Amino acid sequence: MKAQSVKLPISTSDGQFVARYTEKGLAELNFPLVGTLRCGVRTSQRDVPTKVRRWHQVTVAALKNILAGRSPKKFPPLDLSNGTTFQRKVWNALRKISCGQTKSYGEIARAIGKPNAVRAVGGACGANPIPVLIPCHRVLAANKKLGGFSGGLNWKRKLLTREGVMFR
DNA sequence: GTCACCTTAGAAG
DNA sequence: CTTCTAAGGTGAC
Repeated sequence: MKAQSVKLPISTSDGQFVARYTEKGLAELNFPLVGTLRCGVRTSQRDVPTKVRRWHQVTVAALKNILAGRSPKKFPPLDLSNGTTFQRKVWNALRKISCGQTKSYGEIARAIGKPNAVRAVGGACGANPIPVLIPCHRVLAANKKLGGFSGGLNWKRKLLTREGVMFR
């Protein structure tokens, strides 16, 4: 039995994001699609449960706030059940980084009690199913270097710049 | 068991 | 300043 999920589009000035919801909440958020990845995305909300539509409204508002460099006042429930225990610890730590602030991978590692798992933290960030809402882009390398970003370094630069963060 | 990673501290040029 | 190495935890195969 596979978990039921619904994909809904989010139009922003940066393109169309896609949110995926399960029975538990927001499970995934994708950057604007480039190719033919839009299969399964609902174009109408007609058959979408009321519960999900309500979450979606919150998600859209939160996403647009962050894209504009502001802190969202409200988050939708997140379904992180597909992540490992370690990954959930990392993602939870990431959510504590507020707008305009940054941390290093090493700081995250220490925050979750695994001071040497710096590289693993990077891996967990890369596996983050909900970029932007879980601010993996606010994590820089130890020497304030940009580091990497699976979703594309251009996004990381753009988001940080809008939040007024300086990096090299 | 192997290998790839969104790392880091330290050594060397 | 720069590039290079080794060590390192976790996850996917």
